[in-house]
Amino acid sequence: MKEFIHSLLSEAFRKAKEGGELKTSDLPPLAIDVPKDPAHGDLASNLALVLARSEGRPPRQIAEMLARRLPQSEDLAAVTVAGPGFLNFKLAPRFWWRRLAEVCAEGSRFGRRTPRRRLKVQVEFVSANPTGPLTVGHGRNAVLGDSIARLLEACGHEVVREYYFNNAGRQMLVLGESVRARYLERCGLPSSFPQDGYQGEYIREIAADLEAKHGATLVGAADHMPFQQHAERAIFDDIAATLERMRIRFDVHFNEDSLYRDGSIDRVLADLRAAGAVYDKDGAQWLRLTSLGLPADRVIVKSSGEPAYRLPDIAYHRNKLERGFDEIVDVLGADHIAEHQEVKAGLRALGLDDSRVRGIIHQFVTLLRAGQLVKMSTRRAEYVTLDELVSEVGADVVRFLFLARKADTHLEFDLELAKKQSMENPVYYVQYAHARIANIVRKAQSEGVDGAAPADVAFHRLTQEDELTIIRRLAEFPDLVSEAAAELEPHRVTFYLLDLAAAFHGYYNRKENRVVSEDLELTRARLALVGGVRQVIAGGLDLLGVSAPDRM
RNA sequence: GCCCCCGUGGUGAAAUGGAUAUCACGGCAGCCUCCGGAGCUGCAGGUCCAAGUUCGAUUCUUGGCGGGGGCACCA
Repeated sequence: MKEFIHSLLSEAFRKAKEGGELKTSDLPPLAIDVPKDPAHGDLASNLALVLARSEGRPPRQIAEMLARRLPQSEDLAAVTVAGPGFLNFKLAPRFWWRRLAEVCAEGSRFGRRTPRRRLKVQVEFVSANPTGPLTVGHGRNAVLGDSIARLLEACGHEVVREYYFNNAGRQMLVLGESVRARYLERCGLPSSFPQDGYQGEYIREIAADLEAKHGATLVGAADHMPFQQHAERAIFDDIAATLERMRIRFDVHFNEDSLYRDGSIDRVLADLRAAGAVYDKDGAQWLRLTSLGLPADRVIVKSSGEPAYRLPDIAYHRNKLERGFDEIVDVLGADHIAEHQEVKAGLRALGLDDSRVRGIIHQFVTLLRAGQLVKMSTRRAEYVTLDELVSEVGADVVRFLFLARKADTHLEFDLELAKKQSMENPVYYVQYAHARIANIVRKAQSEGVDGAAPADVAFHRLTQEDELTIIRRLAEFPDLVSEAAAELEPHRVTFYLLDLAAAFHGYYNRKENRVVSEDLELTRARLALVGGVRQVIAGGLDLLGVSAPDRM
């Protein structure tokens, strides 16, 4: 849709240059937008305003000159110069009828694209430590990452969903010791629960499971390893099951400990040292972050000789770059901002291109039950888990509501609201529009009317303003998808769907708009229109990972 | 103290530097002989403060004020 206007404008620009009416040599980056106010036309461009500076002339004058130079087209109903110098384009109904024909012909492919260059993109998300069940906060991360991946796929890119499995380091030892203590308790033996151990009930369940499988044979285990390994597996299975219920699957699970085994950690450290980015102080090794633009230097190898978490993280990201991804997306909670900057700085110190790594930082989720804040902490285990949340309100509601906000705003998740089946709960609003259209189609079929093939539809019967408005909205969808993908912002899709559903519900409620009528030709045209809405709602919901039911 | 995110009608949120700031909830007033009222129509109500950049600022810069989060040889 925007391409059409862009081609008209670049043609006008070219002709104006040939006519000596412009000094500017190249067409500048310009915006083509759907104006907020429909009175401003279907699409508007700020080209004249952008050119005003380099031309040294008032923008309105430039706009009028460009308007005269625009090529003729039967698709163009009117071009006006308005406000400070906007060019407003009003497109003819025939243009919109053709767009609807495309929506119908492309079906579920509508909105999906073939990129000029197919990128290999990695989206790393969730990456929760296997020390306990996923929290509601992990849920936001999971839904964001998965929908970003879906958006990138819709734009034709090759996407790898990756989970960084943080199974090295002290926390895993604490996990193992926590389970061991519970196990010894069960066997009636003295035990010392670690001070910073994991308190959750799930630790007891894992210990019980171990006892069921091995009896008391593990009481004399030399170390925590059998307990850790069993816990790691049990917890990870639990995490995977929760994600499965959220319709999320990963292509790659990357184990942190593999970085130790294959020598990556040592190599990165040696290379950082060779680059002069590491110094020794107080028996530890420090990464010189201050000379990489960060506020403070940080320890990279502790005085105990163990790497601090930054080192494996940097090694992991070097590994990602070595795997040849064009783009690397890290979906992270707000508590990882500093770490992400450190990793990127580390990559720069290694002489690598950190601009291919993009961090999507999301703020925290707070849970409200009956207006009361629900406390969440993995170690103390007073939380509502993601799994419990999904059981309570369903995956559709969780996904939709998590994607109904920009990532960098705090999200208050109100459980009562999420369970309401009304407009306060927007997921039903959108799904209901889809179900309603499915019902119209059933109604038509029960009266013996089937939709016509797109080529046979009399689109020109759709002459009402609200019908053309709906088509305009549908036609925006492909641009919306590419913009949401480019910005890695799935919430744009959510807002678009709410908008589209509202346009449809409004249309539906005017009785002169009854889809199924005696006029067969008009009925078929309207079936094509609402069919297009249904198609785009289904496609949009799919990008969010939300189902599009035919009945509710 | 330093760093990051956010301050938009009563509430929760949108808005690549664009025009008269959008949407929902709540409030008020209405709409079902008709394809599903989980719906629709109308009204009232808003950009934290102060400078700056710009033809134009909710958006960018600086400084306040307010809320949240991070500032370990934890991950």
